[in-house]
Amino acid sequence: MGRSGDLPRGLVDRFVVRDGVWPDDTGCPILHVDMDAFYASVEIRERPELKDKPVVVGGVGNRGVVSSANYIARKYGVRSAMPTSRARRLCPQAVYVSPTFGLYQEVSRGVLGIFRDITPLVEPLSLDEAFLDVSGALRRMGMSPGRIGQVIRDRVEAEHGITCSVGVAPTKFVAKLASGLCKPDGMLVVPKASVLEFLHPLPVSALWGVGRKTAERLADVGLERVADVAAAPLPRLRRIIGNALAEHLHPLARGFDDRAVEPESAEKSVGAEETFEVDHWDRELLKRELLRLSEKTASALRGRGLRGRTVSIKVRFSDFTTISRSRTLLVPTDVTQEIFKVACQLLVEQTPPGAVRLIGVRMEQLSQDDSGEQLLLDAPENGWREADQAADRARAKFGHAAIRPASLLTQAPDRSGETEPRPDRIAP
DNA sequence: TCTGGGGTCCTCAGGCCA
DNA sequence: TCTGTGGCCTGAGGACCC
Repeated sequence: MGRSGDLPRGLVDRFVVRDGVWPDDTGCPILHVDMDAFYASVEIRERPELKDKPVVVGGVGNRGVVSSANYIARKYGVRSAMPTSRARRLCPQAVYVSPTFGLYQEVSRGVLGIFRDITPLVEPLSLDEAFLDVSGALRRMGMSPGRIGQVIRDRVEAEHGITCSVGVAPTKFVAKLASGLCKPDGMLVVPKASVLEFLHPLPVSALWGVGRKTAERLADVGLERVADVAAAPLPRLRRIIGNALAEHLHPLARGFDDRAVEPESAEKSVGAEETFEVDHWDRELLKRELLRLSEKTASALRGRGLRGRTVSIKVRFSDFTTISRSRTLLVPTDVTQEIFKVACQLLVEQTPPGAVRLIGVRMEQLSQDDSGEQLLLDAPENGWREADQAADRARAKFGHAAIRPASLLTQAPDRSGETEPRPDRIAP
């Protein structure tokens, strides 16, 4: 995954580890490990008959997008984030598979276990990639960083039947770029003394934080390579792309990145959203969907021992314009009914009418659920929290479909048709 | 081409308050 | 009492990441 797969390989070819020839990896304690076409590789592992076929994992509905495509499918131009409808036109013979996230999570846990055998300093970025700081492991294992990278690659393939690519570098940013440039099933070492030689010929889109819009803005003023950004005076960069982004990109372009590998990071928000198969005007139907998403969000909060103070809804209309509306509560909550009530108010009072293609609920300003916390005497939960906790226990025992709000029982969670909803009660 | 779902971070505007 | 200013918070929107 990631964008560095689209960068020009020829510029960095000499850093790729090949035929036992290793660049100097002293002073390169940071590894970035990235699974190759992760979801597609796991699906192929489960169904070996797919091995020599193009395989595309993603939403298979008429509004789905590609989450992952194996390298055979990529030869036809299929890329992640591409609408599935377009992928089908480019590669009609591919096998299209809906994602099975539970399975990917399981494989991901196993792979992270391998990393943690080597060093406790593991920072997962997503299910399929992580940073490792192997400074401490060097002496214990009696190996160089590159050799440790090779051990990881061998173990991941032997124990999980999928391949990964490893970037080895002095900093996180360069290691991440490196792993993307040696895919699939490769390893790339950027010696400490060669960081600028590696970075500077690359296009600005190689920089972490430069997407399409920022790349366009930089190109408008003639900054097209990483070297151009490195050479630009910081005040000029600030005027072009804003203070924060300039101060982030300028050091990266000059090879400076002192961010440590951080094993722990607190979540900032939790939410859920849904794109309908067809657009909907019906407010009652939208409220029903808000109830379902509120329940999903509240359940995720409770599962992580968190509460949120700000309820935010997101509405995307048929022309793709997207609005968000939010309200901050006096007391943080993880109660479905409280989140749903505010989400409904935001929809009814602050959202203009129109055909809606996506609706979402998100909780922000998260804090730890301290059960000893003194709630306000007039806190409005009125026993809903106990009902939610009982429902969580039932779901843990009997599965997620066992307990659902009463208004969602009349029909399956609807993403396409008109309904007659009553989203005002939760089943006891 | 026609755009998912889960997130993070930044900018800007406006209200409140000292 | 009125006005100006700056800090802080909230809310909205956008860009970006995987």
